[in-house]
Amino acid sequence: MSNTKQKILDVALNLFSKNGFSVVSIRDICGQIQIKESSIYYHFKNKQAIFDELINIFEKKSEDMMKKLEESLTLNIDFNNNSFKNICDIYFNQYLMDDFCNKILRLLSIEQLNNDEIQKKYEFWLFEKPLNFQKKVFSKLINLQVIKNNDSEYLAIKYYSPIFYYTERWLLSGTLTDYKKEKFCLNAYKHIHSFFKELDI
Amino acid sequence: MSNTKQKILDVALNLFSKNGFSVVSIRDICGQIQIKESSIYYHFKNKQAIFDELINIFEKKSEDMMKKLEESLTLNIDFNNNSFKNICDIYFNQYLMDDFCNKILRLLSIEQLNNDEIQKKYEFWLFEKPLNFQKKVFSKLINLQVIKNNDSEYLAIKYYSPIFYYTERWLLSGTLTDYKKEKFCLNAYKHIHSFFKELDI
Amino acid sequence: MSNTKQKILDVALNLFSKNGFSVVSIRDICGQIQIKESSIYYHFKNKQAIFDELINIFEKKSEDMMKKLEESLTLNIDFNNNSFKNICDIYFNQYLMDDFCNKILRLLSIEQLNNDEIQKKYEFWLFEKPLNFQKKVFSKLINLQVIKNNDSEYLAIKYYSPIFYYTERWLLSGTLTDYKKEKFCLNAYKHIHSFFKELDI
Amino acid sequence: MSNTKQKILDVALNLFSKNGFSVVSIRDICGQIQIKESSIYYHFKNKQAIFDELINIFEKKSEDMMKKLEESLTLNIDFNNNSFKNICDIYFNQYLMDDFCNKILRLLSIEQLNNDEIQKKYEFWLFEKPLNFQKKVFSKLINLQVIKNNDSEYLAIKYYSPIFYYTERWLLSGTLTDYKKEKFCLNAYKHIHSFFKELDI
DNA sequence: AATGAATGAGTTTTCATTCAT
DNA sequence: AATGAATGAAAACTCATTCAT
Repeated sequence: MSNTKQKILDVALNLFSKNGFSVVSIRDICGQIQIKESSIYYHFKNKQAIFDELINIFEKKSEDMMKKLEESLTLNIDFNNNSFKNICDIYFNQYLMDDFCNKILRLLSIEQLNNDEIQKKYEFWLFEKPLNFQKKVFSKLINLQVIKNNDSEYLAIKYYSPIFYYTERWLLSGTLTDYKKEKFCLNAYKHIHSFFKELDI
Repeated sequence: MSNTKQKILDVALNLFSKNGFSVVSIRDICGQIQIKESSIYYHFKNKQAIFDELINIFEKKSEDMMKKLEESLTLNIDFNNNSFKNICDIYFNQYLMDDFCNKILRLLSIEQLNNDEIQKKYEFWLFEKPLNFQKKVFSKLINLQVIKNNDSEYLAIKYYSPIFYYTERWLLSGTLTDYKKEKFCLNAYKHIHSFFKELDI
Repeated sequence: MSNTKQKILDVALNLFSKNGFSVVSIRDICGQIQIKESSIYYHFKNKQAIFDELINIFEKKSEDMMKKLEESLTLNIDFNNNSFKNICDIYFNQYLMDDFCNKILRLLSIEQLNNDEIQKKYEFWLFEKPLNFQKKVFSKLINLQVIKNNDSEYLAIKYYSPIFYYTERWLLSGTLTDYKKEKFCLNAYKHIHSFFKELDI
Repeated sequence: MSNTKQKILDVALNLFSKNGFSVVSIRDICGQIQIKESSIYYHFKNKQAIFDELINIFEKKSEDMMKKLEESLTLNIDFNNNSFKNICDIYFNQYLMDDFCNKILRLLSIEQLNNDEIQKKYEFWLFEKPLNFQKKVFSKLINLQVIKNNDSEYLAIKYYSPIFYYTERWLLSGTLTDYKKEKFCLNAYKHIHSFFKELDI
């Protein structure tokens, strides 16, 4: 990918994630990378194409990340606190707090409101997929008889919803700062700790 | 408030909550209520004033609702399941699922990303206030010795975060439908039920 | 019709008939009537709407003219040279050489090449309708036994095609000048004269 | 002439003759021959140069054709129906219905309206030259005493104008199809037949 | 209370062209 | 012989707003 094209994607995502797709003008994007407005059309067919490419990159990245998580699930025979920390590290650092993904998630949360296709991706990547993955994790723990409780769905929501709350509160609202990232990690890990203590594994 | 002014507010909120403030044009609003663009300026100083008035109405409504909730907290000496249901009913029906408030919450979730003032209101009404209220509830229950557990903050997050997850998933994403409202209630009340069962009150 | 709207139509037709629809810019039109480009959109939805309105006006005008001609055909019981001159006067002065219609005919001749709908109108108003009308005229003359020859179609083409040639040569090519109008009339009336001499009415 | 250059000319004429010079973009042309826009400037100085070259080729072709016609006029001492058919065949097939010339004639009919130079060529090749040639033909026939009538100009217009009408109607309007070509030939030859029958040669 | 008419600034996009490679 | 990258100028159109009526 050419230098200019990459710059366009970067700047566009930056602006889209703050203001929403329609509000950002080609002028805004070009202004930040010092090219003329007409030049952008050499690299992208139109404004929509920039958006589409960003979403494509995101989905590839997220799918890769999810594959990694699911592999780590099948590989770990003796599931312990460490495996869990590993999973969290990937999910937090390579997804929720990753610069690119974080911005896309913000963008999705704006665009989902009046775009059915985006609404589906938003629903999938923020609600369905993470909850489902946790369900799988707890199913495995139940099968391995690490946990007595056998309602994997209920465990998943109990485990994931505070993380989701902290995600929305600290990672997906306002401007993302290091302070907020710390706040998120602190709260999230505290919750995970308490959760496993209660489960008594 | 004149009929036309009310119509403008209604239609504006409808559109703002779907597309965001900047994307909606005066033309869009006027088109739906069959008045000319210039007429809108008889009722509002400018586009921003429509937005501001909507936010003001919301805050008054929300404060009233919160007062009601907090009163119900001080009045009920013998706190029981019923008091809880009452609180939920108010919070769910007169706030989260109320047509006006629901749309404002959607609007806030868009605008908070690049508007610091709105970001504060969003943070307050979606994260801080509800969590704090729950903390108070549990503090009271602890004081009344209904509950042994004494970490009101932890209880609050355990109680509120699934409701928040369901709120975001079913009430604040995509288009709000009766099906989604039911889905939300079902999940939320199931969670509340399990929560109190576990607490063993 | 407001003054400005009429001016827009006038100037637009002027330019369209010289350069073709697509070549003329909104800027060109507005420049000539001293209004800003954005103002034109108060009077017309878009550029196409200007074109469409012009065509509508033309068709109404042409239909009116044709009705007049056909009435003059049914009214005149004793058909003579004078009736013919009357018909020609209407057709030449109120149609071919009329400022508005002449420009529309030029416009049609450009646009017909890549616009099927316009091609149909062009075909109708320049080829089919006039030839058909002449056929009717000669049919009547045959019925009235003013003419012995009984092939009204052949007579029509013999009568109309030189007029068509002169129309295209003097009225619809280059810039229309008084010199060319005279040239057209001279040639056309000479042809008509010779034609009726040969027919021996 | 290089393959690519020829392709550019072909495609350009195709598009120009449908939409007019200004409407067709370099992008349109290049799109159809799968080269990049910048490549076209290796073969032509600019867009205008493509147009100019097309006109040059046309004039050379037309002059050659006319020379052929005029030769056939001087060679045939005993002028008969056959000589006439020969002339028509050349004029119809190698000119009016020839793919290249037909498209140029369409292009001229668009461009003549706002381009004086083109207007002259249009006037010359569609009105003056053919009429003049016919005048010469009839002058010869008068000299050879094949015809008694001695107004060669009037004979020329009587002979040529129906052909011109059919040319404009069937060959130069809308899209050129085999059906229209047949229609033209049918009508044109019928006219020629009747014309000579009436002349009684 | 509403509107007809206008506008400056801005929107996305297209266009012919250039130039280094 | 062709192209990647860029651009100034212009295209059609939108927008929030103004102001006289």
